Amino acid sequence: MYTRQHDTVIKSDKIIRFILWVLYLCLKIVYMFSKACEYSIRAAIFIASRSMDGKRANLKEISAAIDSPEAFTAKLLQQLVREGIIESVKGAQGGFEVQKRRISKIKLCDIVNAIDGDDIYKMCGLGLKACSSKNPCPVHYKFMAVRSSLKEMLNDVSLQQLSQGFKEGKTLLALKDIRT
Amino acid sequence: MYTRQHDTVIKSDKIIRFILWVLYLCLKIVYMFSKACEYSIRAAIFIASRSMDGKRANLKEISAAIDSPEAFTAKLLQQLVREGIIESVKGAQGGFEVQKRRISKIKLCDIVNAIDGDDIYKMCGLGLKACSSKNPCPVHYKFMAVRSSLKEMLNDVSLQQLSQGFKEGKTLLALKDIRT
DNA sequence: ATTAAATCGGATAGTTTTATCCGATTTAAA
DNA sequence: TTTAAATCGGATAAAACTATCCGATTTAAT
Repeated sequence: MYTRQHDTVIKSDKIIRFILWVLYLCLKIVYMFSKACEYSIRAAIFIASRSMDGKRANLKEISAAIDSPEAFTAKLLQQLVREGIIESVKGAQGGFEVQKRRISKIKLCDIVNAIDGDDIYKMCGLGLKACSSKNPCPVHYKFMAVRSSLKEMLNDVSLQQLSQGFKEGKTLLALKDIRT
Repeated sequence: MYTRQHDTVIKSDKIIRFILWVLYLCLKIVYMFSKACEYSIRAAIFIASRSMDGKRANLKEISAAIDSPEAFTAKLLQQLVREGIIESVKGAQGGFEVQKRRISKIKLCDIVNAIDGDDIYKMCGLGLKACSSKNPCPVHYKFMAVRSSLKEMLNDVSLQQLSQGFKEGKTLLALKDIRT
């Protein structure tokens, strides 16, 4: 019944929240994602991890798990649905899910693009065209290095990789005090 | 007199604006600086380049050169003054300047920290402490690479390096059409 | 001394981002 | 069929960021 399902969620909640938090900090370092984008990434990871167990996640579970405002998260999930990243099922026992076979195909950059748009990539091409070949600015190559590793990372990292972090959760949980 | 000084500014204005724009695009790629931070970086570069010629830059010149709103820029400059990045001289013939000997010592990260704060660095240490040694998350090393190259870049690049871009300005100017 | 050119700082307005509310619709289960 | 659990979407509120205004103060030059 619902209660049992609910208990399961609560049990893994702490682990999930901590891992998501660590991930969130890691992300924070390399790129100032918007709040919207942060929530979206965390939500997608949570949904994917549920989907890997063949379960749907509903709005309340999601925003509780990733510690985000419910109504705002709802909007973001709607957008992810519209962009085809996740799917929604209306009505009782409904919720959000990701098709299992797609979990490994969805990359971080897909989520970022869906929510924050792809301005970064557009500007990227333009900017480099101007300052790369003929007239590199003094720091051109350093910027190049940073940018390419960021792009590579966003393109490489899949939802599956991120969701898989849950499996090693227990060991990480020991460090939770740092958070507070 | 003032007119001659003004003419000089106008002459180098186009070059400066273009270089600043290219730089701005490069920066945009790796880190979403706030507008405040972008203006600050560009302003600092402009002021430094003037100081290298032993001249002060006043608010009007600065915001004209870097294409930023005057009043808003004034606030940012005040903050840079408070943080000790640049100095201000009140009254007629006053303006902003950077001590020559300091130009090479001021790094990009100093400006970023002064305006956007140093949350990135704080979180950095914390985040890595939690997810590096014992329990690396699946993407830990990729994040590490991105983060360290970004940090290195911000720490290495000095105002002097950026201001020096002006010397090669003429060749870069030819590409200006891309901007519009 | 007076005047004009500057920065300084407080108050305020505009815009975007973040967040909430609520009624409409859909759906599974009793 | 009715009810409760969900998502959906439009409207709106709150907060943060961006931008402007204006009077006060400082200073160089006349």
